[in-house]
Amino acid sequence: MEAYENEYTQQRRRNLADIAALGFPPYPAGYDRTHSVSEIAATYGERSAEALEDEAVAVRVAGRIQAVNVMGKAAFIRFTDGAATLQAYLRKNELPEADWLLFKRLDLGDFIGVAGKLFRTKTGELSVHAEKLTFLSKAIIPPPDKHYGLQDIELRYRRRYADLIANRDARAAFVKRSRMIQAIRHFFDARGYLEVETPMLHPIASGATARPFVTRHNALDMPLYARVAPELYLKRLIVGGFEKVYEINRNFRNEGLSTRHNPEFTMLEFYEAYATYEDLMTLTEELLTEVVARVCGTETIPYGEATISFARPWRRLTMQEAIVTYWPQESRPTVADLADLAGVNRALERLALPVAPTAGYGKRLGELFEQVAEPNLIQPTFITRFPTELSPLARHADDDPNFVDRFELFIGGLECANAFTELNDPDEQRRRFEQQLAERARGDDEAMPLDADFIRALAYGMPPTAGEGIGIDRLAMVLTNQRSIRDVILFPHLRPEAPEAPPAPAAKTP
RNA sequence: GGGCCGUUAGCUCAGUCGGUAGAGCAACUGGCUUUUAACCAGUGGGUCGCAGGUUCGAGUCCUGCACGGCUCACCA
Repeated sequence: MEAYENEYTQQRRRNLADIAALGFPPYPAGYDRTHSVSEIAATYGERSAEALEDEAVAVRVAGRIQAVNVMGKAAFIRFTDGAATLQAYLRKNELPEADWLLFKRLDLGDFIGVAGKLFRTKTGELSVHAEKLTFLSKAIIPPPDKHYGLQDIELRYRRRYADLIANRDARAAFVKRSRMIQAIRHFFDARGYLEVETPMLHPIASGATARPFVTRHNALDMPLYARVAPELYLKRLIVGGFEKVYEINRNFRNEGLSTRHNPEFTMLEFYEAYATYEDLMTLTEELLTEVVARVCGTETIPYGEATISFARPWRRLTMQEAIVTYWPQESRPTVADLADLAGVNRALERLALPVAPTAGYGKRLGELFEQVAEPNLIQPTFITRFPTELSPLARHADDDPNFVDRFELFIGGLECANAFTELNDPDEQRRRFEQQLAERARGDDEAMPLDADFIRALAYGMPPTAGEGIGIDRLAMVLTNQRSIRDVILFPHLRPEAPEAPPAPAAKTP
């Protein structure tokens, strides 16, 4: 017996057996609908009672039963297609006898088909006057509470199906996420970008500084890594002559979970030949204002306690300016103070922030930025002028090789995008990889491995290019006003459920 | 991995000072032919996350474990 069996499931199984005994197939194939519930609501939702009576609209519609009101020899059944609801009105003396008996054996959560004519009740609600009921499927397990939904956060993630049945908000967030991705595709397609798919299994886990998931290819007898980033493959395509490409797909990083991190997450990456990171700031403003307008219908959206405005232009700060701006206490440093290692160390000391002794100027500046500024970047803000040490794939700034032409976009305190003018000098790229290898040798397991074929690709010649990655999940968090990434990922990663206790020795299965 | 918090009926939640386990919804029985979280009357339903300990007595106190949430660390 299944672990979920109890008095409720047993009662429902008896009802199912009774339904079959009445001659209704217990799990029939298909149902010939004339409309979905949503289509009926959209088409006839405003139609007057008189108009409905004149038209005598006959429909066949199906859905999951949400609520039942029985009044002796008449009843209302509220059912849903997931998006909209409709009620059926039943009278015992107007239905085939078997259909009324079927009705008596229905449970909340079951699927039914209803054939009848649309009308309005005396309280004005659009309804189907049922002439024929069809049994479509049984819910053996009762649905969550019909008023309070499914509140248990663990069950909402583990049994997303139950969450989606019970909680309209959950469903709405995922619909919004889907529309967001649709709007992104529309934006890039309209600009002549080519959507591509690059490998998810990589022989080398490069393109981002992150610990990979490792697997094994049996036939080739070699390790493979679930990709941490598609970057190096997409740039190979720029070398190959596609001038504008984008990919929306999963990345995998073998790191901690949090409200902002899931081991697999969805990334949009796009690359455009002849563009610079500054062009991409403009493009990102255009992209997100268009997406927000299409998905939310406004330029301003709520996020937690804040209200986020996507009105352009968005603020732009260098990393150093952001640290100065959000310095939390007395003795605020100046941008000039943060120009060298000694100044950054003084700032770290003032805030009593610990850093790894091996960290150089760039990592220390980045740490300072993360602690001081990042949580405060609620309105869309571009942070520019990243240290080269943190950016092994980005082109150095023309005025200072210690910095690169890079920005990150923060919204709601979340890092939502990362972009730079690409390093396309193969010799410089090799030196950058070798620096990373040296850091790895010093014990930094976050350093990025060298990809020799990628360097060879650059040697074939890559045009000046800029590229960007946008975290789809985090963007979905902002647009749906969710504070946890698990609320915008349908099946977020959780530990496995504890195995069920073994059955009692006396219990015999027939 | 650390800290704090949580786990009670199918679901949502109470449970006081350690003294017989509660409610609403759901379910079951009966009534009701236009209800709106329908209503009326009645009934059944518990491994209080798991395992120990303290105690005459543990849902309640203590310890360990599991799972989850928040957070820190790690990490974009």
